[in-house]
Amino acid sequence: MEVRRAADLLERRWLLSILYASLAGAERFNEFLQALEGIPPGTLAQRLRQLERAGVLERRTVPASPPFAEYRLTSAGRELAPVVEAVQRWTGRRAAAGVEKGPPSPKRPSP
Amino acid sequence: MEVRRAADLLERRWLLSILYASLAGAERFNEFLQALEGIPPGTLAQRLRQLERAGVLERRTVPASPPFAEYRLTSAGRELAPVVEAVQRWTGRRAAAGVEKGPPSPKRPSP
DNA sequence: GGTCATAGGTTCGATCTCCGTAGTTACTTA
DNA sequence: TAAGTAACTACGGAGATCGAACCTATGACC
Repeated sequence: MEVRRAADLLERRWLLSILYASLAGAERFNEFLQALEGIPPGTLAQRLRQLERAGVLERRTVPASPPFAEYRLTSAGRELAPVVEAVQRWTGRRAAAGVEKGPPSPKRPSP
Repeated sequence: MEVRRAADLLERRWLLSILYASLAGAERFNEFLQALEGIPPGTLAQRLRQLERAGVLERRTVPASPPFAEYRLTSAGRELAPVVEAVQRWTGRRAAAGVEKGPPSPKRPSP
């Protein structure tokens, strides 16, 4: 069951959104912070570090004034695009099918 | 950013493995328990309920002796197959590329 | 020299989630 | 009566995530 090797990385809050934002062009800490409305900065910092350690993102400091950090996808990171796209297609199809929030409570009879 | 609609469901521990097991044919509580070596039963029960509420799995009690429960993918659930497969392909490619556990610590110079 | 603004974080306590182990209920078979 | 099977639930503790505030460094402005 090979998916389990990805669990520690992917099964974490905000991770899909971070990948999506990154694939969509976000590169700087504050860009992620805005794109992911609501993420606590501590969590974002932790995720970016985890993705960096996993070889998905690459961090570099740009020596401008003031200097800033840039997070870019590595080739391994870009290979995650199909995952994100598959999730997008799924949610897209569900939204189209009218599943918004509360699914009509699939009653389960008590034994 | 449509992926966020899937976050509450997918960004949870064991979820990818549960989907994988289900796509691979697991149907009963104890089958999942064995396929997902190490999952606490409480967590499994919670996930199965979440997936049921999300309309991904369908639970029915089979009136045998003793009666047992059966969890099967709905059509919406089967449409998650591309997600699981994309993750599988990614981990497969990484394993082939030799990324096993500890990536060689991408040194980050202190400012 | 003092104050702002910008960028990229860190720190802290509270809360939520997850873990490991044990126990429960209902039925059946020996 | 005892043991087995199936599907869970209960519980205390560990770990992950949260919101809000704070910190450091640089340069621009006054």
